[in-house]
Amino acid sequence: MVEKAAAPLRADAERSVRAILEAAERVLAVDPGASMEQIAVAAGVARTTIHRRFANRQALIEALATSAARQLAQAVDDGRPDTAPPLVAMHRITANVLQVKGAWTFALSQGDDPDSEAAALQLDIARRCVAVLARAQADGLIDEKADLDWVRRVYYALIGESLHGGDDSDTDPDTLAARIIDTLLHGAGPRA
Amino acid sequence: MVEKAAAPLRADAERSVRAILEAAERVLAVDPGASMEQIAVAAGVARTTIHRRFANRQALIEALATSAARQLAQAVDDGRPDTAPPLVAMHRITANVLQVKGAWTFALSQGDDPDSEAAALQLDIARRCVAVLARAQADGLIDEKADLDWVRRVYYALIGESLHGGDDSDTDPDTLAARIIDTLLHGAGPRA
DNA sequence: CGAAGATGCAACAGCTCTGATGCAGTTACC
DNA sequence: GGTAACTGCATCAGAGCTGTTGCATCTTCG
Repeated sequence: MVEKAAAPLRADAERSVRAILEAAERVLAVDPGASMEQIAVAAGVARTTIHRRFANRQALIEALATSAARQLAQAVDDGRPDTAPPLVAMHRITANVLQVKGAWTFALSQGDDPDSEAAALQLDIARRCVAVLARAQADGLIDEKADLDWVRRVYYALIGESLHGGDDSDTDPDTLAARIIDTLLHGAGPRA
Repeated sequence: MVEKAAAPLRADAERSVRAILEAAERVLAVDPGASMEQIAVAAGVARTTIHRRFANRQALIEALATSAARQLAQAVDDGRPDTAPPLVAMHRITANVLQVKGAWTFALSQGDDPDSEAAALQLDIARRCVAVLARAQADGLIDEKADLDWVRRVYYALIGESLHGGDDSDTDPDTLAARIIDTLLHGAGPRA
């Protein structure tokens, strides 16, 4: 209801919505059970304002997930997954995704409702991800016998792990992306 | 207070505690914000009984995390990480850990309080994990230049991903463990 | 068997969160 | 500049969860 944008929001209202979504991400990432009040304070907004824009807590979270998924899809697109050479695409996409996922940890950790827009986006992203991997496979970068869906899952896991970032002094997306792809393709074993 | 076992619990009481912990895992895995009442029902116990054994919700969760961490440590020990050949140890440990982590998803996903017993156990487990990797490295299974802490994190991530189990028709721990170790050591790239 | 321990049940007070409403003041937009 | 939208604030009722207590009953264990 809220997202359908049947009636275009006024400029200040749109600003509020953005502030609320960003605050929700910040607050819920720390405490997933945080109250609407806490989110409101973090957003510099009255609690009632949140309720005016989002009927439920769930509606808010759904909007949050959708917003983040859209940005994630954009991050993938920006890497030119269909045209750039596979290795280049993978590197760029990884670096982009790392930034988005880092900024929307909570939003992207929500198990999306199967028939939500967020879920559809995630599915499409996975599809394009596998497509890139298939191109890499065609180029001989990935073993021809490899199960691409498993490779994709490993790829996701490596990204997730990189974000937890232990005592990584190195948080440069490009550096992290390089390590992810290197690990994905070669593992930890000895180099030839 | 509850865990110190200063006063050994009566047999029926201990049974209750186990039932509560197992129910808590089951219920909280589905809904981390579930109420004590829901847990009590799932445990076949009155809510007041839970409060008699665990002062807080937090105390319950802490006990849950500690219990699971102990089982995890046991799973590692059972793989003879210090004596068995590295590859054998890794495989056995992985298979064992998969089972424990699968059964205690929620408990082991809690970010443990830094000075809790659970945290100490997790730290010890990580230490022993790196030790096994170091032995594998000495055997030439892992590149000599590899950052073992990163390798350990990748290993953890692969285990976690394997548990999410997409449409894996194959849920046999040994099969999954084999894939994990293969991926960890060789990645997805073409084989020699 | 008997005492100590454990449990279920019912009831209670206290707290927090939710969602809604009315109103007065401000802000954006035509 | 005026209207419509937006917001903050105060307030409200309702709901749910928590943690505790008292008491009667059942179970364990010596």
